[in-house]
Amino acid sequence: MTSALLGALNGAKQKGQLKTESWPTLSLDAPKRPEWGDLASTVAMSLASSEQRAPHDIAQIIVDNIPQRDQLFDRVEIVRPGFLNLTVKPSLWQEVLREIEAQGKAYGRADLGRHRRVLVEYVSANPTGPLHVGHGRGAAVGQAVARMLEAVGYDVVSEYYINDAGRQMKLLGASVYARYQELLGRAVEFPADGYHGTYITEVAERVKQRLGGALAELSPGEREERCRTLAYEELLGLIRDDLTSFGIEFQSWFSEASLLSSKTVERVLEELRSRQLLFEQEGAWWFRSSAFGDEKDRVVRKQDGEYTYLASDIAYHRDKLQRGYDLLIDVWGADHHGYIPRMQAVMQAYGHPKERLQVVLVQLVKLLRAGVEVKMSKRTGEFITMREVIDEVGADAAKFYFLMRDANTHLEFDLELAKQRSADNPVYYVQYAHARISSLWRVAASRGIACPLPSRTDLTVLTDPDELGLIRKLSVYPSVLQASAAGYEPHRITYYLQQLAALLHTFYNKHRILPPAADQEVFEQAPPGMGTGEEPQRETLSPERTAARLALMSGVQQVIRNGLAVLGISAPDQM
RNA sequence: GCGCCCGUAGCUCAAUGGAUAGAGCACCAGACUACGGAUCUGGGGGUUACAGGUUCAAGUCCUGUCGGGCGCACCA
Repeated sequence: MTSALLGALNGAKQKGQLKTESWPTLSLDAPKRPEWGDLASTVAMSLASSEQRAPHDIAQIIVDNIPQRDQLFDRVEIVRPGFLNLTVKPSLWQEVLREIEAQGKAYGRADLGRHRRVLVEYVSANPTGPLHVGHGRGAAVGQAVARMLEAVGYDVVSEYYINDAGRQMKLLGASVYARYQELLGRAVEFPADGYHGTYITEVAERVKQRLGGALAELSPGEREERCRTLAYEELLGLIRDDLTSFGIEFQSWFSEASLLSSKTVERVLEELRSRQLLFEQEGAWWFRSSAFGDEKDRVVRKQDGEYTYLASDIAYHRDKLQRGYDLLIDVWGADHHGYIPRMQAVMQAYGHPKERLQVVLVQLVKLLRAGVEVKMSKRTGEFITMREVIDEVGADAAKFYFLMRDANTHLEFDLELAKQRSADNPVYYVQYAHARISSLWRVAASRGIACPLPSRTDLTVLTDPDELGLIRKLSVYPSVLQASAAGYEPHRITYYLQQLAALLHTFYNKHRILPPAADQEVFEQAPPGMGTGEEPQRETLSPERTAARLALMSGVQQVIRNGLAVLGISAPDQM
């Protein structure tokens, strides 16, 4: 369709009717209202200034130059300022179903990425406690972004950065050690900024079981260290398990500690120093990030000789670049947004445009139960874990809710609503549409009704507005997917799926697909408005129509399945 | 004080710079002898916080004001 438009423009130019050097990006979208046709373009208006002519005239020129106009379109209209409204021949819509069948799981995929390599880093929670709800949203968003990019032709790797070094880990060890001593009946002072969650005590009990008396022979410092490594193993294992039950898998786990033990951080800082990008002042080392647009320089080594988080983060991102990724995507909690300029400075310090790093910010989740906010406090260790949410509402529902809104807006998540298996719950609304179609296959099979592939079906009977409306919706899925991927916005797909499911349910309620079970006659009302004053036309549900509608259903089902797959949500055959 | 994000129906949120701003929830009124009612149909509801500007065209871009969130560490 776009090529037809392009052909018209070029044709007109050759004839000297248009003079603009290079065309603007050709817009060709499904308009909001059905009476505006199937496709609408605004090119005529955007050419108005460079052509120095009225948009309406330009539109007319374009229309006159559309190649094979009568074979492609039923109707071509020019409206008010210069909209070009096209109504596509039903036969072309019918082709969409064949294309979906031919491409199957690949329908919607594209090659925008041209195999460029992308690293998507997400979750990356400190292994100092279980994942909470916020991590859950980050996980859902990260996975969806990774899958979307993969679907549009990027080579994607998902990575979890383990913050297994530094102060937090020390505090973890100290906290567990303190609880361990309490278990042995010793009164000890709990570390000032220690972790108070009950899981710490559980880990301490595990320490007691696994190490028991062996710990007594060690020095206090060594005991604490043993507590730390064991706690780390336990908690990272827990995180992995939680992610697994949420359906999230990482191809790569990257350890911060490894950057320190391998002296990579040191080397990287030395390298920056030799390039005058690092300087010493008041006993600390500073990264000259202000040279790259950051508002000030940043400490990478403190006066006490410890490296800051930024130091290892520089080394980490440098490592990512060296591994040859063309694009780095970091999914962060929105409270880290102030960190973006300095990380983009890192990109520039290594000679890359700052856009090579894209940060997807995920805002807070406000957890509700039946409309009442569930308060959380990390300090006291009272928070709802991701595990609890998954156990209560299920992984599919949780993901769908996390992905319903733009990641960069606050999200209200009502546990009672999310676990409701009802119409109020958009997850089941979409999944139900899929299951309903599966149910059609079962019923058809039990009655011996054949479900031929669209390619072997006469689709020319699909001319009803509701039928064409569904197909039209299916036809935009690829562009929805591409737009979502380009903007790292999975919520567009959730939104689309709800709309598609709504069309399906409406259709299903209004039209019959399979013939009735008994041999009673069933007629279907023709859509209203077919003729004024006439008897309402009745059409029988012919075997041809059943076959064609089944083909249509199979297309709908495929697209729902593909969309849910991108979001990491299952498409059940029964519910 | 400075920076970033946000402000759209009663509530939660959509809307590549395009036409009469859309869904869901809630509220009200309705629908099949089931191809699964976890569904569908209809209704009320809006000066897109406010004021300017750019544009043929602004919820969208620019400036300012007001309101909310978050950042402004030798924490991560």
